[in-house]
Amino acid sequence: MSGESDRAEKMTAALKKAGIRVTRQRIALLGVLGDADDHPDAVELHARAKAIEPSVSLATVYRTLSVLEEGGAVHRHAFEGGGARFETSHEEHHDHILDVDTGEVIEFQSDKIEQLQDEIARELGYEVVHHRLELYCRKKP
Amino acid sequence: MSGESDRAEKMTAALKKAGIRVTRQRIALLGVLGDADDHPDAVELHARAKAIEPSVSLATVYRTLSVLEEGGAVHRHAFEGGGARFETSHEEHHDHILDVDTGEVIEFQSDKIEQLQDEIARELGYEVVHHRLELYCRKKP
DNA sequence: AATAAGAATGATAACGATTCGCAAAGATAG
DNA sequence: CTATCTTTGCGAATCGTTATCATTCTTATT
Repeated sequence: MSGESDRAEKMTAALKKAGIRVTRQRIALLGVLGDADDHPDAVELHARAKAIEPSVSLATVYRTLSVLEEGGAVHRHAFEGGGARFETSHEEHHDHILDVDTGEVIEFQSDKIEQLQDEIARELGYEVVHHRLELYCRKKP
Repeated sequence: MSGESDRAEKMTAALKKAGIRVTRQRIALLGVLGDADDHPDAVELHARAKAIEPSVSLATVYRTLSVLEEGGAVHRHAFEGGGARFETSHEEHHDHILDVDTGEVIEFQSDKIEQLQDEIARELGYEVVHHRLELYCRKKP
């Protein structure tokens, strides 16, 4: 039915393999996550999941998202204003541009910036564990 | 008494000039902010200010910080985990390294990275309003 | 299929950080 | 000094998120 659910199936398989139970609610959420190409928050994910499986509670959405995050299957982003937003982790690392007017999220990737970050940290005697780079932007006229 | 309070005096003058009332509580908080060379959160600032002027409430700390932020006198940072942390805005823009073990904050500045950010945004039809760059790091052995 | 054991669930209470509402106190201009 | 209008402290309210707990489900084993 849902066009994109290869990802959902892969995630389901991964759950099973990790000894984590595959429930009706989790299947619904995984389907929703797999189909999402935006960066929805927990409430939005709850709404979408409930459309598939009405018995999904918000608490379970949060719980499952935490489980998936720990397993590396989703990433949680704490952008400015409002709550956390989520995305399924696709292969390449990337950072985000946020349209301050629309709230839209655009992904980008810059090896050069990553390199500079490592360099800066190294010079100060640190190594980067992870980083956060967000460009709050406005569309040019 | 307090070694660094040039900044506090300047801020006080700025308040007066902007038609904002200079109260006992605000003087205390400005003193604390002027002397701070770390990045304290609201609760910590409240504790420090109360040592000078016991009548400072946490609500007023938050209110005053918001006023000062609007006026550009302090910057608010929402680092990962816990609440917002504040610093008096000194001239040069900078980003932050956070020691994930100690919570310590180190400032750094990279024109090259800033330039790359602008470039990336421009190429996508955006202009950067403001950005957030945080390197969560660990001390190298 | 039936079962037992443990994990996951929904509902709701609790939480931490921050803001709000309001009556009382205080700062400033005249 | 006084009137005006801001700022204050207190506590309640808010928002996003997590914890509690009795009940329901999954799953591995018969």
